[in-house]
Amino acid sequence: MATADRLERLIVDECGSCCDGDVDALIADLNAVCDRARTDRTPTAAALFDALSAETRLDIVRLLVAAEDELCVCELEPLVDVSDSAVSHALSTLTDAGLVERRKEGRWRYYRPTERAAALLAAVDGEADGTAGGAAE
Amino acid sequence: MATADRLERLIVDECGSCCDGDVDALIADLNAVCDRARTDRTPTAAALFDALSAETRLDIVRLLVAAEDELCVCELEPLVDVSDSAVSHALSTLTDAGLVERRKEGRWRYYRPTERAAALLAAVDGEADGTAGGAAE
DNA sequence: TATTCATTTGAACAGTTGTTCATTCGTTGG
DNA sequence: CCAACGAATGAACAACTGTTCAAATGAATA
Repeated sequence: MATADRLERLIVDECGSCCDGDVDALIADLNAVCDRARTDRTPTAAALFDALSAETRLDIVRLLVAAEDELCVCELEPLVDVSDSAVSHALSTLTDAGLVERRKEGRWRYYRPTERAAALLAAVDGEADGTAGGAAE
Repeated sequence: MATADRLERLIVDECGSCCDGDVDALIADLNAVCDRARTDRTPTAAALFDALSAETRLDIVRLLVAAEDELCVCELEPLVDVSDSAVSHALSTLTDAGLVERRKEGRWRYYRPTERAAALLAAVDGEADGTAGGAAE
């Protein structure tokens, strides 16, 4: 396997030599790193990041966090630069991702952000606080 | 404008009536929300979320954080399920986003995560700590 | 029941993205 | 200089995504 050969040359470059078993030891180290890395959480986490990676959706989350009250589609629509259909699509995606919650009242639908959304927003803006409480599953 | 009409009906539904100026007041409130929302930070933040929205890239960041040492492409490649070219592309994207840093040494390139990457990972995993230090603009 | 309304949903389109393959770039050593 | 090597880069392709338009829901009202 080419991978092992390359790892062997890496060890030689780093340590000057490579004894029998050194490659296996490095591979064991790497597997230990992999175990600690919690890659099983990646699908869930990537879905959250993905939901926040579109500017329209991120703007909506920002607006919901900034408003200290729930907002409905018709209040959000004039604040972002897309059609109300696009706002609805965005809110649907955010709801599926667990970043906003919806309340129905008559013909109106009120949206508010979850704590997870606020925590991610704080993290990306570089704020070091921990408004996140003991959130989530 | 249809937007203002809808806002007027919203006020009527919420308060029972809508006096002259109420719509303008609501619009003013919404604009104030928009000001507080820091939407000017959205392009930067969305780029960060976007960089972490692909499973390969997120796995790589996890691995770099879990390793308490720098890793090179040849160490990462066996831990993720793509070609080393894809790993290199992913690292390039992450570097551009400011989520990993690169160190050159001979033929090898060593990568390590930035504090911002660690902070976002902690946030998405639901940890309420603040390893992020006083980072960033 | 029929109409109006706020919102949702589905289809369709252009634009974007993650991957692999092939090539190129720097570096090391003969 | 030449060959070998780790890594980066570009082209190409399939897969995906955000938007709008048009139509459908479900609730209020006449």
